[in-house]
Formats: sequence, structure tokens, C-alpha cells
Amino acid sequence: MMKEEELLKSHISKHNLKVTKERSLVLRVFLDSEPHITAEELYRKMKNDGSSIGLATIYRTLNLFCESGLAEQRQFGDGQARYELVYNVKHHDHLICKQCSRIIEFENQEIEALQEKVAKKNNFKIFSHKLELYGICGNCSEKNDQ
Amino acid sequence: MMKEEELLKSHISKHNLKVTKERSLVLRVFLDSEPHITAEELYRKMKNDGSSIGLATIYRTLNLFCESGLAEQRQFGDGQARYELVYNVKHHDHLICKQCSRIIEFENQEIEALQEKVAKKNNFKIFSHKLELYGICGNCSEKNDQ
DNA sequence: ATGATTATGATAATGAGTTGCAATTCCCTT
DNA sequence: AAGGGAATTGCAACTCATTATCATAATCAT
Ligand SMILES: [Mn+2]
Ligand SMILES: [Mn+2]
Ligand SMILES: [Zn+2]
Ligand SMILES: [Zn+2]
Repeated sequence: MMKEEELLKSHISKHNLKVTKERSLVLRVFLDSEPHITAEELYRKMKNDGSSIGLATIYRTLNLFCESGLAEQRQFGDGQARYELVYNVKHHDHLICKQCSRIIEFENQEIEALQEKVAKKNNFKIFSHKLELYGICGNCSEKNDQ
Repeated sequence: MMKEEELLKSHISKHNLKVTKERSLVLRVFLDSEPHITAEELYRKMKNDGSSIGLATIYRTLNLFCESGLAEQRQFGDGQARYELVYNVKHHDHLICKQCSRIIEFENQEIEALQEKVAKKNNFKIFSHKLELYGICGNCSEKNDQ
């Protein structure tokens, strides 16, 4: 059994929930998808694969993933929540291209340290943070110049 | 005439729009409000003051403020857009208390510089960015410990 | 295997924000 | 100052992502 499956099942049994074929299938497809997927995208993908799962169950299951610590919800400003695997995945932040919607991940330990410094100076305890850089990726820049 | 009023009127005449008493009043109340106000909050405030303005007009006017460069929209994760004056205001980022919703502003030039460095390394041109630190403010920490 | 409990899919409801529309206001032209 | 085309308003209806409801189905401890 995969580590992710174990985490989810541990959360499930701890909260008197049940392992269902829908939950198992959503997990499999979610782990096999590009990161930052929306509920709708996941729904269409599974429909295409012949599943008869309902959209409400996709939403419920993605919420369950977040509650279990497997995934996190992201808002990149396009009005739809995106979900990303965070269990056993190194923390990172995002560059988002406004033109082609490409998402580039990066990590910068100096920034992380400075955030803590800012928090301390303001007598603030950080639980989570959001750092998103919006602009134009290299690909799109080239295309625009041509 | 205030600088903000001038900017708005300049945008208005440049786009064949019209100065209306509604727009002037919304501007006055907006500038007189705490920063990071929601459309609904502004609406209630004006209703309380005896105005008969419609909520749709508030939304339309706040959008106009954003298009003119007077204000910007923020999303602090509570499901409602907040609007902030940015004209003649120094750029800053935000600490958001999850418990009391207090918003603390900060600026950190080192972080800004590192963002540019990250962008350059990824061949990316930054137009805007969002840095939000979520957690618990000093006030709430104290209260929680008592 | 049984039954209590939880999950599911279909559908309705929610809530922030937008839009269509008829009535009103603005403001340029005379 | 008056006329009139264009923009704006308030209201209500709409959109769209997400959640709630509910009758039926699946899960799992016994
Ligand atoms: Mn990511
Ligand atoms: Mn601010
Ligand atoms: Zn791009
Ligand atoms: Zn607080």
C-alpha cells in the first residue's frame, strides 16, 4: 500500500469514516494527475475514464484529502480552487503565468527565513503562508516578442 | 480636489465615463473607511448613513476604482474580496490573524528583492505578487494563554 | 449475514459577484 | 437654458463554484 493510501486510511479509521471504492479511485486518479488540479478537471478526467462518480463526491473527497493532511487547497485567482499533494512533498511557492496559466514551483529558504523574522518582529505566530508571483513566463515572453 | 479624486476623474474622462454623485460618495466613504473593506461592508456603512445606493453600484464602483489604479482587490481567504487604496500608498504585504481577523501590514525590501531574484532565475517577468502570512497575532496569543 | 452507520449521486440551495433592463442622470451641443 | 444621446442607476434575475439535503446504496463491526 502506498504511503498516501496509508495516511488516508489512518485518517479514515481515526474518524470512524469508511473506505469506499470512490475514495480509493479518486485518490488513485488524483495522485496520477498533474499537480494543481481543480475539482472539475478531476471530475471530467474520471468521467472520461468511464467512472459514474458525482461531482459532489469529488468535492467531498478533496476536502477529505485536505483534512487528512494529504493535500492542500490553492487559490490562484482564477475563481476555482486547485488541489495539490503536500504529503511527503517539499514545501514550495508558485510563479503563475497570467497568459498561459503555467505554474512554476520554486523554493527559497532565504524568503522563508525572512518571513519568520517579519512575524517575530510583529509578535505573530505563522501557521501557513501564501507567496505567489504573477506575471509572464519565458515561453510567453518569447512568443509575444516575435 | 483630492489627489484621489483627480485620479478617478482623469480615468473617467479618458474613458468617456461620467462623474455621478454615487461615484463621488462611494469614493468619499471608501477613503474614510478602514483599509481592506468589503463591498458589503461599504454598502452597509452607506445605508446606515442614509444613502439609498444599490449593492450593484458599490461593486461596479469598486471595480472602477481598481481599473483606474486607485484601489486593488485582495483575497484573504474568507470568501469575500477586500479593497484597498493603493494610489500614493507604499506597497506592503500582510499578516492575517486566523482568530480575530486582524490584518497587520508590513514591508520587507529584502523579500521583494529575493522575489525578483527567483523570477530572473526562472526567466519570469513579475507583474504583481501576493505574500500573506496566516497565523495568530500577539493579542490572541496572550488571550489564549490566560 | 445483519444492521447500524456512513457514503453516494442527483438535485436543490447558497452566496459573492455580475448582468439585463427600464428609468434616471449626466453633460455636450445648440 | 433646453434638448437629447450616452452613460449610470437600482432592482431583480442570473451565473458559477461549492455545499447541503435526502433517499438509496455501500461499508464494516458484530
Ligand atoms: Mn505546487
Ligand atoms: Mn494593506
Ligand atoms: Zn506563460
Ligand atoms: Zn488575532
